[in-house]
Amino acid sequence: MIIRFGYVAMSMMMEDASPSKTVTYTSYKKLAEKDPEVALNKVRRVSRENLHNCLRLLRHNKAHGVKVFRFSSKIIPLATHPDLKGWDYIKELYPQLKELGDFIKENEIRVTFHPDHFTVLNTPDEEVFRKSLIDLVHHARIFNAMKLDYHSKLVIHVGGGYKDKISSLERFVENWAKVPKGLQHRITLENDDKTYTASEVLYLCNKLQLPMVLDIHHFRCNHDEDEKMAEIIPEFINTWKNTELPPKIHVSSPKNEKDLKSHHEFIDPDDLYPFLKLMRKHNVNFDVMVEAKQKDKAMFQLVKDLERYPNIKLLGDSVIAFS
DNA sequence: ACGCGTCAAGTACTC
DNA sequence: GAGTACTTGACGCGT
Repeated sequence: MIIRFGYVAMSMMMEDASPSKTVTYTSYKKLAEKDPEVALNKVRRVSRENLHNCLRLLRHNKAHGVKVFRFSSKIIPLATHPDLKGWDYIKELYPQLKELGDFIKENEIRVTFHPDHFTVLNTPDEEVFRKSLIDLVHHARIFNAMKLDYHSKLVIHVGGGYKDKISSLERFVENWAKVPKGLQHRITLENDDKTYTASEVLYLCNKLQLPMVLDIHHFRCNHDEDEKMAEIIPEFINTWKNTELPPKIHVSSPKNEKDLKSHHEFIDPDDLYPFLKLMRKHNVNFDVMVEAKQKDKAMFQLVKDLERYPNIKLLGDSVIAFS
């Protein structure tokens, strides 16, 4: 069983390599009042810097054999803001996006986006739904410009509970029909830490034929009494069977005893190892996205720590074999 | 150079 | 209905 590890968006090992520098709307507006072109030029400059830093991060990944990576959703500041409508950032930034895509394909890196919590497909509010689609299209267009196919996914949550999870799950199904096909093929659903459990996400994934990202930390924070990880696993694996992609999980450790939901700096290997043992029964390769404040440092540390555990062999800085 | 309040977006919760 | 917390890296103003 081969397990590959990845990290989220930025490196704690590289200096001045942020891929998520931004221009606040407030400061954009202030500049735009004087000269709209100056304001947009600032957004352009920051975007180019972010993309450049993404390439540096990918090279860093290559040097360490990292095959799993999540892009920051903030690489192009204010991209979907109404005031910047008409700015064709895809066209302008195409050379850089293409270069990133080429690098990703050349080195066979699995990349994702995780659009943030303003993207809510099960909302009853048409306007919120409309804006959610705009945000998803934005992310998908970046992958399209990179010439990355449906193997590059957008990971999202189900959305709000609205005091009635049953009908809100059904509203997800109804709204799903209004999501363009080109987007549908990009989307995977993840269980969250306070509303939708792994079983509920599985219900949607099975019904709509989408792959599921299993967050084992969220599972711990938020699961029903009768929900057992051992029973979730085969179903979760099954959602990936037609995708040609290894199943993917997210792992993190709680910040402290009082604050279980927030992420710790590093990962306690004991938060992952029992899961690895459960996965062994199914003998399937899979990917692990490490979600920790120390990002890549935490990921490399976790891999090193796992070496001391039984049946684990390191195949690199970020890949292990478990027998 | 440093610290601290603030940030476009949604939802949940309190009062 | 209004206000605040959630979560997060980074902005940006004041010192």
